[in-house]
Amino acid sequence: MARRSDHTRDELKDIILSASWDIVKKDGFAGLTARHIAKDINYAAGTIYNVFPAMDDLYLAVNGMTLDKLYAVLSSPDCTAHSAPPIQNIKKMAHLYRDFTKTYKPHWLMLFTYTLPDGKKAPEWYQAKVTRLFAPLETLLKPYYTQKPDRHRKMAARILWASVHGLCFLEETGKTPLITPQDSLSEMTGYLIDCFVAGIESK
Amino acid sequence: MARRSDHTRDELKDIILSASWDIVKKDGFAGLTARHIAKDINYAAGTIYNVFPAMDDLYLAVNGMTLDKLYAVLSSPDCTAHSAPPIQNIKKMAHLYRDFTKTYKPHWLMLFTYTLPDGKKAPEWYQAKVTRLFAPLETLLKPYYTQKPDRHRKMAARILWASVHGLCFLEETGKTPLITPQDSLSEMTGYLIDCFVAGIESK
DNA sequence: GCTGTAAATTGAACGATGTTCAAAATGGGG
DNA sequence: CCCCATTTTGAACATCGTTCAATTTACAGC
Repeated sequence: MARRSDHTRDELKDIILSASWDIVKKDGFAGLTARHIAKDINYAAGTIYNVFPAMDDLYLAVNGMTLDKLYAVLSSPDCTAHSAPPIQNIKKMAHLYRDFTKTYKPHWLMLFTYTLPDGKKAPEWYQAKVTRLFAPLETLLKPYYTQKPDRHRKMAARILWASVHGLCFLEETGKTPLITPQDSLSEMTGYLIDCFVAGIESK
Repeated sequence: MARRSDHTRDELKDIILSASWDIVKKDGFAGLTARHIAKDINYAAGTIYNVFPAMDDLYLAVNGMTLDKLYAVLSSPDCTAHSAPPIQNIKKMAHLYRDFTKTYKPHWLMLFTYTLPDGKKAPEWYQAKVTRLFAPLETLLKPYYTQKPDRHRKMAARILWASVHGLCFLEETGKTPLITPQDSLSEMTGYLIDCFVAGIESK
């Protein structure tokens, strides 16, 4: 039996989340059960409910970790170089997103396969993490919107983001290859960005 | 107890699927359980396993129904009018997709929240239903690709499809409004299509 | 150092879930 | 009419999220 003072409540929370992260990596979202976590961290299942009132809260917390990791990737200097042309940075960002979906596939999938029960809304902190994801792309789009309304730039960021995501999601879960060659995805995101950006400039 | 000759095996399959459809509509994917179906159709739970070897097969079958309904919508003459300019038909198709996600929200969500276990591949008939969805949009794009490679047209269809889907998906499950006004989604899909098509023409 | 109290931890229990399968019910052919 | 292949059943099994009384633990006060 685990001792009461083995870990503080915050430490315990970290331990639970860390174990959860590893379980999702190995067995996917389906393998993330209270009893499985408890066994890995040498506690009883009930203890988890002292830290997370329900498993749904834990799921959201794990998704929060994934969103943080994704934000860190999209904020990387790799795709915010001022020397490079903007469109190149945008393509780089799309590539980083695609890489993320492959490197953290189970965690990335869990972001979307877990949905809140019935009519529940996501907590404030979670929504903030989602919204934050658009910021890096909004910045990259600035050069194209010096003479255009800011609202259009925000829209463009969300559109591009959703498009790249949609392509990756269909590739991973559409249960069918999008087009014959294996890595046609980078070709498609490239084509998407080329056309969309050219469309912005021509309007 | 249900009589052995109440329904043929095929009838029973239809009855199970029909009941499943209604359950998903009312309680979402989470409510779709073998015992719930059994109660609604006045059979024992075990009977379902005579028709579907596992619940996963039933889930796929329900998703198949949803894909069929979606295909029927996207094939509607509403967005294939030869008199209208192509871009207007494309916007109409995007609008029809968006309508579908609202009208059949639980079924549409189930398409993506249910993922096959571990490394299993979707059956052939399912993949065919997915691929078929791109065809109507490929047709609408023909006017823009009379002088360009067919491969690009296929890519453009998948890109546009994934983009519109990505926007709808983020709107429904992103757990945060994309942009302040309520129905900014049609504005965003419009902007997406305008820019993307303009980009195609300018290249 | 002892004790009492508040907090942390446990593990059994409850109602679900998907799934299996022996037993029962059924109905058409000999 | 009865036999037997088919269909249907419902109890059983392992597992799930969740609850909660009982136990164990750590520490404050004497």
